[in-house]
Amino acid sequence: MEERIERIKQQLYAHNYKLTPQREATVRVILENEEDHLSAEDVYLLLKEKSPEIGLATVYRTLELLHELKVIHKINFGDGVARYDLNAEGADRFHHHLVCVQCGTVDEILEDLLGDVEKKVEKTFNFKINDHRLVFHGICYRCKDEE
Amino acid sequence: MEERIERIKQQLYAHNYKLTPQREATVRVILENEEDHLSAEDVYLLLKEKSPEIGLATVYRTLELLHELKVIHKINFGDGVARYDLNAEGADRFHHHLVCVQCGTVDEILEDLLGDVEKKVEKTFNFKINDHRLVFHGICYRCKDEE
DNA sequence: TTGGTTGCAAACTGTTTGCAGCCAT
DNA sequence: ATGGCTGCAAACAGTTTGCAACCAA
Repeated sequence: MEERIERIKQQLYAHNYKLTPQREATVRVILENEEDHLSAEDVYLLLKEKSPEIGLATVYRTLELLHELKVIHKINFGDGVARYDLNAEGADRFHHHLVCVQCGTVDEILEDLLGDVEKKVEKTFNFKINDHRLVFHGICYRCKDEE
Repeated sequence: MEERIERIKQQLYAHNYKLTPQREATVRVILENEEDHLSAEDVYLLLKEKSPEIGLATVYRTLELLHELKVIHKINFGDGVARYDLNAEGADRFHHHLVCVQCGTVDEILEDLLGDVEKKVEKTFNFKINDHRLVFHGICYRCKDEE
């Protein structure tokens, strides 16, 4: 936890940004809810519990900043709300997601399944891939078992 | 063209909806711009050229309707705007996209590259896949060749 | 004459921006 | 005292909704 914050602090400083108390609080909320897919509003509400004076605009600005520095990824599951997701440290590709159309749960696939597919795409389409977004829609194991 | 409209008409009728002049005009705009990824606003502006009296709300309602009937797919490339895309007739999976981070062009991959990956995911995660979204971000062949 | 459909305007939601004040350097 | 950062409120963009009018069955 503390080491991860320290590392993010370095990334900020490397780009002449500071780790202000508001930014640190935001980062902590994201780290503490790593398995969730929080929207800016979600982060804001969680933050308010401990730092009631923080403004929503600051949250948006911080998330945008962290996104620019590639500390977090921005993803949209189709409900019109931007969500933010930490990627594994050192991973050069974003992980995949399983969205259950029944209960709405979003699970993660941390293993990269697209290595071969990307090779084929780069070759066939002469396209240099930087990153990808892969989301599966379907029925999760919980909902399946319930039936 | 006409056969495709006829088929969409059937799908509407099958669900007790009508193919009104506004709906037909909307469908035509989408068919005529099949290779593009139009937003509701884009469709609206194209429609206005030939049917100036149409309302934006009707366009939204029609697109939503076509989306429900799975005639068109809704996709968001990260700019916060919903875009609509026809899928190949008979295809049970949505096609893939290549988004150029330099010029913004969106190209399509019509071939389904995820057959094996899906099998693996269904087995490993006990997840019944209905559909997927796969987008690659990178540099397109046009921008690469320009350098 | 009933119920689906439409156009308009207003409402709503998520996000961005202008600005005055604040704080660390 | 300079420049980055913040909170607030207002602005903004995309989308949805309420409603009266319309029109085909």
